[in-house]
Amino acid sequence: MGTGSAAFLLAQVGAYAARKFDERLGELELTPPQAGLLRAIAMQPGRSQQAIAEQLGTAPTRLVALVDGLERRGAIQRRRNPDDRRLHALFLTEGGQQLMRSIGQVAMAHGADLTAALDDSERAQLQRLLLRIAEDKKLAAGVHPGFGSI
Amino acid sequence: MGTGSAAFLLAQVGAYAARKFDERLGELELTPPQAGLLRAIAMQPGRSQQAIAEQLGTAPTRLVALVDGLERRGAIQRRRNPDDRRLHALFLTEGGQQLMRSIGQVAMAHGADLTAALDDSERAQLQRLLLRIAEDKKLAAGVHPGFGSI
DNA sequence: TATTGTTATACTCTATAACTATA
DNA sequence: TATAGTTATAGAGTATAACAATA
Repeated sequence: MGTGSAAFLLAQVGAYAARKFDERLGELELTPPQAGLLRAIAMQPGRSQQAIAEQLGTAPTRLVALVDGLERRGAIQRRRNPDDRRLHALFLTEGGQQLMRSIGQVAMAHGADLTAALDDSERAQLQRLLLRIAEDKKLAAGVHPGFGSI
Repeated sequence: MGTGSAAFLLAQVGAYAARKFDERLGELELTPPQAGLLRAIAMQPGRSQQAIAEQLGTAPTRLVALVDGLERRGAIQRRRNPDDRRLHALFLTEGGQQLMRSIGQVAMAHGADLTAALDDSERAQLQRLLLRIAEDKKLAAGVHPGFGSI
């Protein structure tokens, strides 16, 4: 296996990054899937639950409970499309946008802590190399692995 | 959040690496926790289930079913310590050692595929940077995140 | 009484399949 | 009949607590 191979380290450090980010999200009383959903809505508001489920690579049924929770909390809204009343378009509320800003701050602090051992040029280099892999593997830009199937 | 921040990309690419490795382990009919346990035993045979659970950062109860499965399969053995018959020392069998070699091959192919977009010097650079982070964060060397708590 | 491992129980998360309402 | 979303059911995985054997 090679204790320190790049792939092994990637899985190891990546899991650590995800876990720590999860912990920090906990301070906002959010789970990674919730944050991923908020982010997906923020990227392109007004889409149906199906469209978002497809982007996130998950089954539409899984969104229901997530949407319920975030709606109860006042972070997002379902709005029925008057032209086709089967569709629920999803939007962030004011509070939801504020929440996204908080997530952004948390992510920033997380990123700084995670790469604290690197200087600026090393951090940029790491980012470049990871981006090359992400593009090669066609990982959807901006879709955090809070959803299992990426 | 910064769509392409180093931390975000790390979680994203790391999750992809873990998932792909999981798929490849499937060819050997192994799960990530099983592979992690085999590896832990291979690193230092003869330890008790408790000692291994502690290294893996998991509850000892979780090992029971894993050890059962791998023992039924003939990959590992429980041996009672005659001096303290409460302890079950764990060892790899011949077949278990062969299985570890297969895992090594699978991991090698996995690593080559994952970093296919990089040349040798870039791969080495990535490895160096990740290792710096792993050391900074005191991630246990050689413990794959098949176990949630790393 | 303390410790190792096991068993039993419950809980979380997710996937799958039926159902409803709209079209 | 087909589609969007919901609800119901079941399954995997894991954590917690009670238990038995040994010290």
